Amino acid sequence: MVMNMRLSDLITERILELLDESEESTAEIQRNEFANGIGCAPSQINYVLSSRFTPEHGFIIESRRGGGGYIKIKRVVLDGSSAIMHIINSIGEEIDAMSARILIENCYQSGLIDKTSARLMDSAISKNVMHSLPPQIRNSVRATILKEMLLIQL
Amino acid sequence: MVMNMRLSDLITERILELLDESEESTAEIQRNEFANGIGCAPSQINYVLSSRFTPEHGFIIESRRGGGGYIKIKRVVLDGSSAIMHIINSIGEEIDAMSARILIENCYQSGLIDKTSARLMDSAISKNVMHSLPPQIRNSVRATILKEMLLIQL
DNA sequence: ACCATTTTGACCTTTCCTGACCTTTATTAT
DNA sequence: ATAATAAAGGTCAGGAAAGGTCAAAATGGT
Repeated sequence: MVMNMRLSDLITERILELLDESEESTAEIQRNEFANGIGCAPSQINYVLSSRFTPEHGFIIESRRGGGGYIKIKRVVLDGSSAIMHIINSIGEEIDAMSARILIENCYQSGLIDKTSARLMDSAISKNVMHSLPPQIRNSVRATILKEMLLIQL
Repeated sequence: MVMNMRLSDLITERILELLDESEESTAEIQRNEFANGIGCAPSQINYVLSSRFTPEHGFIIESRRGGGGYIKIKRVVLDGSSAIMHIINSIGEEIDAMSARILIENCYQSGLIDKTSARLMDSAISKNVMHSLPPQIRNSVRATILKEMLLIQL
């Protein structure tokens, strides 16, 4: 238990503690100081954040460089059974143009997203945009864009 | 309250206060006096102005040297379609990540787009998406996506 | 032994802040 | 009027203080 506690686990634990203590479910840290308190390389913090505090895991990261910089970790309440989450999961690694259009339309019709959002999604994956990409990666880029855009609707 | 308040933040705050107090959305300061009141080097004021009160951020600066000199900061309120058209034109064929972020933020701050739209735009050109593209075409794809998304807000 | 995860370190980019020096404008002395 | 001086604001280079990235080495599980 304590024996195979990796650094990553410790870091994760500390961050979760901070989040639990916080009224607003927000932890703000200074990377170097935090890493120092734990005794690890600063970049290790980035590793943990990018592997365990992703939007898919229900967190939003915001940071700033330079003097007085910081890293903010926000926990967003996400309902694992929410419709949007299901849809995101159903997209997978690739999606073709037609399926995407239908998916967006369905989201709109079922009231999951409003009209403006639907139109924005359409334009983000419009022909104009896709045309500027190598054909081989279109389906995967479309999937990535769509998933990113759906994520914030949670 | 706020733990690590940078000088830049303090200066920004003071200027915004002045702008809010003003009927004309115009703040007029004297650089040395203002810097003195805050306790920083006078040139720090220029730094803040040129990094946070640019036209891209929605402000216009006007100043005069010599005896009785001053610096005037005006907040410009963009209006409607023509503003968006202007912004679209200003994007051109390519745009880097930071300029894009600032542009979106400015559109939101000036009321041209709502918060959800701003967040959707951010996610459509997020790191996750850009990372799935060949580096050489990122700036142009970002420009295309952004312009497409802005177009529908007309 | 192999594969995925973890961990580190070297190097990069962004942001902040100051101080020395420069330019412009107004005022004052001759 | 003109020249000198004072009173602003402007610029720029440099250093310091953050956080970001990436690839290679270490580790751990099966």
